[in-house]
Amino acid sequence: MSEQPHITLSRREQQIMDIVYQRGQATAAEVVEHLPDPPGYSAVRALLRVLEEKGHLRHAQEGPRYVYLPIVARDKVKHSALKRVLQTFFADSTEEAVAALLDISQEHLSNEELERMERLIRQARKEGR
Amino acid sequence: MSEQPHITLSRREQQIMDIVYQRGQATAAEVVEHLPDPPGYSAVRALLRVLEEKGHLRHAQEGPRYVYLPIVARDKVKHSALKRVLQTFFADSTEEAVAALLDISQEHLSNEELERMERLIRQARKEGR
DNA sequence: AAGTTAATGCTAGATTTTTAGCACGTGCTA
DNA sequence: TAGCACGTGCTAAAAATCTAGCATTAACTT
Repeated sequence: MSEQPHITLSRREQQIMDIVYQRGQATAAEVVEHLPDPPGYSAVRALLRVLEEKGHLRHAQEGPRYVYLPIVARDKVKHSALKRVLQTFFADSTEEAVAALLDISQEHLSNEELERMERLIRQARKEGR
Repeated sequence: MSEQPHITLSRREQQIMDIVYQRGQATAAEVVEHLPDPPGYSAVRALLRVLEEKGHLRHAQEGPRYVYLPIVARDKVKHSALKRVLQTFFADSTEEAVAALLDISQEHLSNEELERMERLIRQARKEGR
């Protein structure tokens, strides 16, 4: 039975994982920089060590410092993260979720991107039947 | 300066809020029932009380027991929840997020719902220009 | 080569979270 | 009416989180 990641992270741990996922990887200094209400440098390092112990992160030596990387790739977790939001806040209504997504990103949506999305849906409709 | 909800919830608090949002409202017993690794009944009640103090929940008397309700309605928070996932796991790519959504809900998507989504996007495209 | 800067490892303490237990009240039922 | 079932309030303690500080090592600079 190999050590698999806990699902339950503390507040800080959650915040740190978010940063790492968002950036793909991060050094201790970068984490401090992007953390809201940033605690001291040492505090962050301790948290990174814990996350590593728990099996959420690993580190690679990069020059003189460590770069932390997620154990489970972003592509593997994005589905479950989205699923959670869908369930919790959209009562499993894909339609509402899509509406909200469009609403959020309204401005920076190019015509091309919208067309591609339209195609995605049309394709899903074909497959569906 | 009125007491506004903290954004930073502890692990358990987060889990409880998820349950309440998902169900719209919940009694202590229901929360216990749906909590992963459920702690004792008293523990949950204490947490509910804390969440109430912090301004995240309120309760209404329903017969002999309390029913807890979120202070900020689901509709108000769903955007920021989605935004966070979009940023963290989809690098702000709406297209990828939509693709993932379709992927997740593939099976229970009716043709009608897909059509409505298509219309949503087409409309966004019109407005966009 | 010595000093400075910036990184890590480790440990211990403060704070917060999480939990259980006890006391009390209310309604139902035998 | 006495006893049970099921709810609440409150308090205290266990567990986990979060933080800072000190010692050490490695690279760069002068």
